Amino acid sequence: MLSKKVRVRFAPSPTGGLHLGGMRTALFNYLFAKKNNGDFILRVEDTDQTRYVDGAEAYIMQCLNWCGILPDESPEKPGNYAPYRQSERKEIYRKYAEQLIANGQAYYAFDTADELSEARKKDPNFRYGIGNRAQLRNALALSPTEVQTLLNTNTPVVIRIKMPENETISFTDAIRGEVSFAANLTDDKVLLKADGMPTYHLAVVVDDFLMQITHAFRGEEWLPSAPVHILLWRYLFGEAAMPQWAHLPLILKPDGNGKLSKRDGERLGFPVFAMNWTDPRTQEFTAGFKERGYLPQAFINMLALLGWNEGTDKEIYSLEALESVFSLERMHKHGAKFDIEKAKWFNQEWIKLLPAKDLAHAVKPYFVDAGIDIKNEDNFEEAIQLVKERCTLLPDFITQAGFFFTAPTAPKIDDIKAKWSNDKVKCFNDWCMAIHGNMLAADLELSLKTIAEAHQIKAGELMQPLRIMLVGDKFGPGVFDIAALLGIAETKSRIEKVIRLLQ
RNA sequence: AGUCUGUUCGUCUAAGCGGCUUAGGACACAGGAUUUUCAUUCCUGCAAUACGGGUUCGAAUCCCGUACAGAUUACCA
Repeated sequence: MLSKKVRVRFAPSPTGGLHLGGMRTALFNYLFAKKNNGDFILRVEDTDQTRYVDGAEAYIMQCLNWCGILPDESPEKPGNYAPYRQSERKEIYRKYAEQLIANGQAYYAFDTADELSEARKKDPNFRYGIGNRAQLRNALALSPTEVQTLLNTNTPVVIRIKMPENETISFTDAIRGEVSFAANLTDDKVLLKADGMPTYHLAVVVDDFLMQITHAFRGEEWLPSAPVHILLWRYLFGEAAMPQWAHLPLILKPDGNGKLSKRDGERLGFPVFAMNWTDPRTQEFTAGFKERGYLPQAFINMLALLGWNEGTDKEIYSLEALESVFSLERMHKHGAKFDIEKAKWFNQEWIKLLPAKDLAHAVKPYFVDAGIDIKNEDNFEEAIQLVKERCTLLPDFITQAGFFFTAPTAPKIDDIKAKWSNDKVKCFNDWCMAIHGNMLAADLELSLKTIAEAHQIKAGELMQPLRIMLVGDKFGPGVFDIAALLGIAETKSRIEKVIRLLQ
């Protein structure tokens, strides 16, 4: 028996930056598709012209790119179901809305936005539906001739779904199991707006059908409008053709309650978007994980384990590993609070895991931005290797390894001043004479220890000063490893400089 | 306010169908060891089945109620 090929879609609106939650939805879609040898489709839901933001679509693509979650079909890479932007599919939807009208499952409504917002102001619980639709300005309340006149005179009109009375609508969610709603408690949602664009409700259903989507993942916030979508499937294409729904748990604020928002990131000082985003209209800037120095591997790993778990103690997964073990059955039902500390931990783990060569590639741009010129790639990789265990975020490499490439401008000599002595000066002078280019870190260490002994100074007394000379501060890898990598000439020059400063 | 969904350490979570758990792991936090620096690493500690009723020989696991939390109630998605 031939089962239908799995097809899933990630369907963002190009209204701004891509939020953690959106990114995770994309990831789960992608993983599900890969696990089941299916297709992963990117569909741009740009039916709200007032909220459309220039550049947002390209930005979303960049985020997916960064994470290595590439769609099989997208606006830029159309498959057999083009176009992939809903604004370009505008003409498709009207036909279905009119079909619903012809079947008595939807109706024209002429109430203006002002009238409705007035009604909502008067009654906060106002809903456009079974209880009051006969009193409003629509085809259910007006006579056919009145309706025809309004239509003929180009009065602004929308098409609303007619929710049935006394009916329970239920469906099986892949994550939550059976969920049911009383139809008469759901509004008669607008399906086609006055500008001729469909609302989300009509567009998802029509496009999921036309694009042969088999599994539809979206955030839990969509659960309350599910009955509208179920009904549209029943009316238009039959529930048998409906994709398997899966409502993903939300990502919550770390403190307090509620969905994680862009504001929380600003408030608590961590990124919420995948990549940096500047709103072209307001110039408002929101930080992204990428630029803050997170590796895509870590970002994805962290996201995957927010609401999903294989059922073992394993926590570190590559994208490939996730592709083979991901399953909807292991999704959680409840929301998860976001924890930036855990995110940092994932990054640290991935830094330790990646070979220096890969890290060097990822870290290089930060050095360039900081104005540090890397001339020798081999040295750079070695430096990265030497310091990687002390870095959590990528910019940490600048503080941890920057001194390899630019001599410290203000070495902290105050820390060694008190115990500085002429004997120590002699030790360092002797050492500078003794060392040469063929010496490894161990040779350098032996050499200094021998000289210290000759001057009756404890070798330990020279370590801190040497560190300050080479690094400028009290941190970093073993001093002799540093000296070896810096090279003899540079090591000597830094020693001499500090000796002069201490005179 | 209505509707829907959820509820295991501070946080993320494990314990597929009730017994194999003194409820396990990770993050965080606190001690300690190692590192003649810092970080890493390694030990140790810490801390939870929301509450109340059932069902059962036995419940974190099943049922009911309560509480709490979240989502949603736009010609936004």
